[in-house]
Amino acid sequence: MAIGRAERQQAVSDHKRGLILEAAREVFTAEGLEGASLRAIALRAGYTPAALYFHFASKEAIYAEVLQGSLASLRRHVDEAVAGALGAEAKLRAAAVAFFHFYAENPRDLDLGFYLFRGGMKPKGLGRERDEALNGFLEAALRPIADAAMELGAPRPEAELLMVDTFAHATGLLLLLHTGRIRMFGASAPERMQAYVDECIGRLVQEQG
Amino acid sequence: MAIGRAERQQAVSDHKRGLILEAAREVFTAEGLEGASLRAIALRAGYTPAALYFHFASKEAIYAEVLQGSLASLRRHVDEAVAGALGAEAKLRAAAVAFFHFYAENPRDLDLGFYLFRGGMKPKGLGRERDEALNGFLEAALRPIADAAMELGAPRPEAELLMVDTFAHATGLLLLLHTGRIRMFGASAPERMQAYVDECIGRLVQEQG
Amino acid sequence: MAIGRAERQQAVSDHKRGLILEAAREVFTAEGLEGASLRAIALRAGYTPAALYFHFASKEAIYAEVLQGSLASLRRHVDEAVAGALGAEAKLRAAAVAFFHFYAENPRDLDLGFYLFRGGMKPKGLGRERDEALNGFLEAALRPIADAAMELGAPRPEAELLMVDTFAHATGLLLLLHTGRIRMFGASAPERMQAYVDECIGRLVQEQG
Amino acid sequence: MAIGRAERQQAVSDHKRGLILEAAREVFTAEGLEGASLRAIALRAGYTPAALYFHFASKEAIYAEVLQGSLASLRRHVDEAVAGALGAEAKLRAAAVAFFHFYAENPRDLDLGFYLFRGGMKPKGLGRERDEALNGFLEAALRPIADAAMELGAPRPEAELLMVDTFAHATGLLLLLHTGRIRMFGASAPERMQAYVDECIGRLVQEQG
DNA sequence: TATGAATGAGTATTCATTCAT
DNA sequence: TATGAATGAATACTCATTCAT
Repeated sequence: MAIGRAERQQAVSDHKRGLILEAAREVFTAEGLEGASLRAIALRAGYTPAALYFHFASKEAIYAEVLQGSLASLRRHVDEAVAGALGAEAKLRAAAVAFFHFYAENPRDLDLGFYLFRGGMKPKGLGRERDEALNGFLEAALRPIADAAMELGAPRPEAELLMVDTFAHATGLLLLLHTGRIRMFGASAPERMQAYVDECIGRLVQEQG
Repeated sequence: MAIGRAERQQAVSDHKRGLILEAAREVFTAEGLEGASLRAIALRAGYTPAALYFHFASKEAIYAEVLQGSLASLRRHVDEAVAGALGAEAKLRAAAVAFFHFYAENPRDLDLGFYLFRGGMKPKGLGRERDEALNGFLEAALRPIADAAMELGAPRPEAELLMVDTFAHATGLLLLLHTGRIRMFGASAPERMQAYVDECIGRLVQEQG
Repeated sequence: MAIGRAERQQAVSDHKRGLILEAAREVFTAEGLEGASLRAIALRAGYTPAALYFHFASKEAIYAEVLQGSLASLRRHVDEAVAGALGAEAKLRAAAVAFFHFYAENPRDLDLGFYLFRGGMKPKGLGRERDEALNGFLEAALRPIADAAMELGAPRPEAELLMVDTFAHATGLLLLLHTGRIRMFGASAPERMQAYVDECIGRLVQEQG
Repeated sequence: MAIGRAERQQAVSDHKRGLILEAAREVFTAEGLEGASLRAIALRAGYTPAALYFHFASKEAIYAEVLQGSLASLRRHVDEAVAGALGAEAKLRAAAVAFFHFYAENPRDLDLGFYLFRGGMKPKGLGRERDEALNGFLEAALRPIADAAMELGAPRPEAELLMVDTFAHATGLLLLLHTGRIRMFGASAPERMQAYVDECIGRLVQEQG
């Protein structure tokens, strides 16, 4: 079945966008967020800086799309972990640990998230629409935690709080991990995460049992 | 009693330093850490950029002093809270909540701390000496938590882990708070902090009792 | 015959480069080498400083090209003089005098060369490649002296020493000339150069004869 | 015999000037001419930059005095060499070689001389008076060459030209030496200087003999 | 005589962005 | 769609010098 010219052009255009985003990811990973200039991204993508403006409105827009990809990856990572787990307890554990693990292994993705959700961004942030989309991705990545908690018998509000708490705890540990602060106290981030999850599950089971 | 010329000059000099640091704080607050330029700080302080170099060796030195002041405030805040609490349990609660509260009320101080602890700084940070001093301040602000836990009967290693966990949890919640993420989930950061501390204390008491 | 777009663009680009280099020459001439700032060059060329970075990688790169042009001129000057001379003796005389004459007439070109050959340049100079190229130009400009000496019967090693000696003598005289020191002693630089060359030729002829 | 207050003050002042000049020399030697800032000189001398302005009118004035000292050293060096030589021929040789040797061993002194006698200096140079003084020193350092030539029988005008020629030749060789250019041609500066002097003496002796 | 404080002009280079082609 | 060229604002920092004290 033949495709029209418009579709073909669209496909080509999408492909190019993808290549630029990939280049951006690489630059972020290699140089960190501060060191990632538009120029560097363009160069790595085989373009002139000016050319990127045909594909993205601004440097910040590129950041935003890279973040979107990052969050999509996170979500996939969590979903796969949950899918491979048997039983509600295992699922909760898997989801929480997968979330932690993703950022523990990919420090730059953590940077990305911080930078964008903070004031790092231009005046008005990313625009409402994109902001909501990003929030959706993030929530979707965390949702399995609440789901599993409900499966374990927690009422919805409590399950959601547990989700938020786990998010917070993981985030805090990740920060301590990536800044070397946790080493300073002689602790291990993954162990602390495990312990926290055990705590939560123990509490849940006890409450419901 | 009259004071000598040297003392007076020293006092004047210190005062000016203080004004510059205050200006720096303001600029950091207004523009964010990345956007804070020496020029901006100088301008706000009513100086030429070059003039700052008489009072501080570099931009990083200014930052270091501002951060040091912030951490000193934090520590004071925690110490005062602990001093006003009766009983080990109350002390633990007071210390943890005071830590959280300080940064909840002063979001920019959180920024200040992050920036140092991330790679934002020049290769080797601010120099070993200052770095260690800053770490010392931070640890001192957290230490009361471990102390109280030990008073409640926890062995030292466990007490230190509790301190780290509390630090992480508070940090995570603060991040969620300041990035608006916690609102998105319909939760309240102070409440979650309270709940976490209750949890910890409950566990401790049960274990020891 | 029509020329392509690419060629035309290249030609335009080359022309602009040339204008910038010309401006740079002028600034070097007017302000001296030390005082020549990128800003000044850009201004004289009718550009913003940043614009120069599109055409040249750095200030040193500009300097390198200006110097290269200078040495190329020198070489051309010498070659033409030699080409117009009949007989080995005349050639030697022509080459030596042309070398001297070029720098006597273009004092700033002498500056240009000195600056490179002193420590004025960044640690490693202009990069090995360019450095060798420049040395090549210089040697090529002096080579005709040795060649002529050999034609007059001098063995190669002796001819090369004569070349070096002539280079040194000319350089010394030029320095005295441009610093006004020679006037102080009531002598004339061109005359001294002539006399030196006569001396050399006399010696050579006597030896071989 | 008691000295007056004025004399004592003068002596103290002179001593301080001397210390500053010594510091300046050291900085020049260590950092080169470009790297020698007033600040650096003041620091090494144990003063504040501002303090130097009580002893010298400007940075350039310091340069000038250091140069004066350098030329005085040169003269002393040459005089001593000549004083130790027996016979006119030996004296000529000694004077020429001593001149060369002084600058071969003290490259920074050569820098100093160049910088000051060129346009490196502020608009109007050093002022007539100082300029003449410096010229006097230089001439005095070279004079023994002419004197010896006259002792060998050369008429004064010829002797003076020989002095100038030797000055030029030495200067040229020194430049080639300190810029590494002479190595590029596989020659040795001291050897070439010796050869040049031999040449001159040979010629003189032959003419007069 | 000396200092501490301050200035204003200066440095090369980088950045995201724009626009004619 | 892409480029080459250009901009203007920004960066931290250094310099010689001045001046009140």
